[in-house]
Amino acid sequence: MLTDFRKQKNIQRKAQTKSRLLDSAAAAFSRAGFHKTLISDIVADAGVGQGTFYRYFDSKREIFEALFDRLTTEIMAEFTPMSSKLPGDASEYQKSSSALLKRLATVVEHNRDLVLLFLRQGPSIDRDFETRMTAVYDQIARLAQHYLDHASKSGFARSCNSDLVAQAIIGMALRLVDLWLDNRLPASPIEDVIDELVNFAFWGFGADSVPQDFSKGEIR
Amino acid sequence: MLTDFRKQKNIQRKAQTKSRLLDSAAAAFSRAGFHKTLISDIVADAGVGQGTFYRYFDSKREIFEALFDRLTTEIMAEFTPMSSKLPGDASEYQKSSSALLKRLATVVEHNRDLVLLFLRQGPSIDRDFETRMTAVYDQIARLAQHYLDHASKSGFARSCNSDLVAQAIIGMALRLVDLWLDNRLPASPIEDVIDELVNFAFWGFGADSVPQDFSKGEIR
Amino acid sequence: MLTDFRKQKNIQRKAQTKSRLLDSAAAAFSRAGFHKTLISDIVADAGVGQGTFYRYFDSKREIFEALFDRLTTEIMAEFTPMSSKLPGDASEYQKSSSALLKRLATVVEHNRDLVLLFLRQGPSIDRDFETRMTAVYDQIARLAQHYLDHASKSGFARSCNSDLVAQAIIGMALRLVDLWLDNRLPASPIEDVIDELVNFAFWGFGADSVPQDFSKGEIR
Amino acid sequence: MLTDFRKQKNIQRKAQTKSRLLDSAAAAFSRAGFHKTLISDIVADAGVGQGTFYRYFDSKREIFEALFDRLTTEIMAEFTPMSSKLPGDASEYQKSSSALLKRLATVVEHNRDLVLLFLRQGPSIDRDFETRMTAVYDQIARLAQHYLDHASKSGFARSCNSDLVAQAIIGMALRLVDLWLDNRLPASPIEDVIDELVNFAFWGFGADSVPQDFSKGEIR
DNA sequence: TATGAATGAGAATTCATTCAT
DNA sequence: AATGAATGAATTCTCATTCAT
Repeated sequence: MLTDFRKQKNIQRKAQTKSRLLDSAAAAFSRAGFHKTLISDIVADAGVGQGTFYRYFDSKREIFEALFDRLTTEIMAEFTPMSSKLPGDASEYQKSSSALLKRLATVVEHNRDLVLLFLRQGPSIDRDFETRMTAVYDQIARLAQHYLDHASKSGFARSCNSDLVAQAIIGMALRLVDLWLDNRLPASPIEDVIDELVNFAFWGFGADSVPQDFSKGEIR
Repeated sequence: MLTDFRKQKNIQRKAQTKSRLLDSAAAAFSRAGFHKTLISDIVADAGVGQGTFYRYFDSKREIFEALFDRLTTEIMAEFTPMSSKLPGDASEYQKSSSALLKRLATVVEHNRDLVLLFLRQGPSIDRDFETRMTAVYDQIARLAQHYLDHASKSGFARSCNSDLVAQAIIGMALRLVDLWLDNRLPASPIEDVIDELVNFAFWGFGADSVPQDFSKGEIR
Repeated sequence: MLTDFRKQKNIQRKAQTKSRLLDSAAAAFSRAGFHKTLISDIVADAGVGQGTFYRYFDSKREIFEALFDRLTTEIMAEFTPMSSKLPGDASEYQKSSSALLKRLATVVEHNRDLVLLFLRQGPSIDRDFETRMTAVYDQIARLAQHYLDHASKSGFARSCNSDLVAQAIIGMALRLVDLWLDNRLPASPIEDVIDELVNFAFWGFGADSVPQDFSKGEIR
Repeated sequence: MLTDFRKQKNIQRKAQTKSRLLDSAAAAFSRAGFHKTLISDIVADAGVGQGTFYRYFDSKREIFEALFDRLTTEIMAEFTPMSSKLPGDASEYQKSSSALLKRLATVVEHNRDLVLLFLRQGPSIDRDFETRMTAVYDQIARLAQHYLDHASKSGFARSCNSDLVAQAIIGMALRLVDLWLDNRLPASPIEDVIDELVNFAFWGFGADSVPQDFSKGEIR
């Protein structure tokens, strides 16, 4: 019979081991990619035995998914404040978009390696994982679309094919995140990049100019 | 010594075998992905022996690259007309952008499976292949940026951080191609989708409206 | 963490597995030769899985070398007593030569299969292995030469080109070992053969007769 | 119908092709060894098609044997003069031995690569080839033994176990040939080496000195 | 519960040989 | 007769997963 204290300790240690495995897996996958990462790499880095891995995860595939879940949960959490209050005018709209993106950028930056990992390796695992990623993108796209529709209905955005535009925006974001994390973006602070892109999304590049109120990125 | 006739025949036969292998590889990769595709799948589909594969390609990796080269050559060819004449005003600009995208769409549609294949599996092969894809994207991005700068200087586009915007546009395009080829786009003809996106890129979604001249997709 | 007892057990088990693999490899190589022996032959004989082999050896080549090292170590050990005391006269010289050869013969007989294996297959593996064998022969040749020079200087052997003669003696020995192990030698006990050869090396076949003191093999 | 002239030409060309293949095979085998030599190496060097090889030889193994036969024929030919007249006294004996060895050395030198090839790779081909080599060595050993016995009976050699001694002599010879062709022998002319060895075989190294008449190698 | 030795199904690759032309 | 493209059986090696301790 274990004392409660013992049990507690055990549970703690198990959680720690699991988390160490996840971290090691993240590092290994990022370094070598999913396919070239060996379970032996992960356990060596985590400092546990080969068999121990399988006490925590059923397969290599599963730990990959666990990392994905951990990341998406964190990312999706950033969208919650967004739904609470819809913006009342164009300026507010742009401000809150920018704010959301900056919050997302923080999360992304914190998870730099994982984000790149899933961006690049995710779609190659198998159909099933592809579907899971699709689901996440779609969820975000639906939020964006909802926002766009709200703006149109409220009259501070032209009416457009909002699902297309929402997806286009996601495409923009994904591409720039990729470049950013790969250090292939001009050295300007990421906040400026975000402002530039929000402007682009709002006014295109064909507009005579960006309306005065929005031209400066004093938003935050 | 072989007669010239024989030599000719041999060259033909070899070209045919090689092309059969490429086609089978494309099919197999698209079906199962790079990592799950076996050389034996490819040769079985091509109807040749296992060893024959290695007379033409050194490895699975190499035939994947050969397919990539075949595709990129075809795609990049569509950009040539673009460089010949720069548009003189905003309307011309939009028209020629749209025309280019439609031509690209045709190529992409013809190579549906391959495009999806590289979009999804390409970045997961290895660092080296990643770099090759990067190079292609960058080349396109530079063309786009060149166009944007021209428009700015000519006064029919607002000045913007053209390299960012160029990359953003590529992101949009990649995302929509992905959805399109995956049949996840609303059923409207791809031409309409392109017009919608060109409008978005030119005017954003925040504009009061799209200027009259550009509103309709009578562009070719 | 494993208990010390566990660790001990593991080390034992591993040593056992490794040694089983070595024995099976020796048997297989002797039966079929290096090139025709398959890893699968070895593991089947050892009663372990195919993968187990690769936990212990990197390649067929490596286990072959391991066997070689095991054997040469054992053989070279027989030379140690030799260096301790140099013979003082011709009779002593002949006696100690004979004694050494008889000790070597015992080792060789115990490793009958391995000796034949390396004698015949060793030089065909590759340049590198050839070099390793050369090194062993040279080491022995140098010892022999040292002995010859000592005898010359001490006046109980005629002066001769001692490196040539040393190599010639090694050649004699190798050839007779080969025949012996192949059962192609007249049935006389190996001790008699050795005495005969020592006589031949000392007195040639041209001498009128072998001096009285050496004619009988009462040497031990 | 081919004219006789045509037929003649054809036969010539075929002989030439076969001989080119043999030469190329000799070169390739010597360079890379039997097992690592590819038929494609041979035909590339010979300048004929892959299939052509099999019009002249049934297998890789067969061309190896053909080379062996070519060589042994040439070597064995040197022994013929030996049988014609047996030496009448010790001096004559030593002279004719030395002469034979020098003639053999010439043949060996001419076929340097082939000799080394068979010395090293021969025994690793398979049991069958081993047997063929054994047969050749035995044939030579029997000749040597016959000579020894003659010397004993004639009273100018001590009686000895002539088959053992004959084999020992062959061992000496093989070892020194190996070293010689591998350039690992002291730089002295091969003739001197031979004389040294003949002396050793006749008088051993234990004799007080080599009898006057034999001490100088003015033999030839 | 943790371990790490063992596993074996698979996968890539090679190359002597065949065979259609 | 000569060719060289095609072959596929044979072999090595890998590594996620299992399992005895």
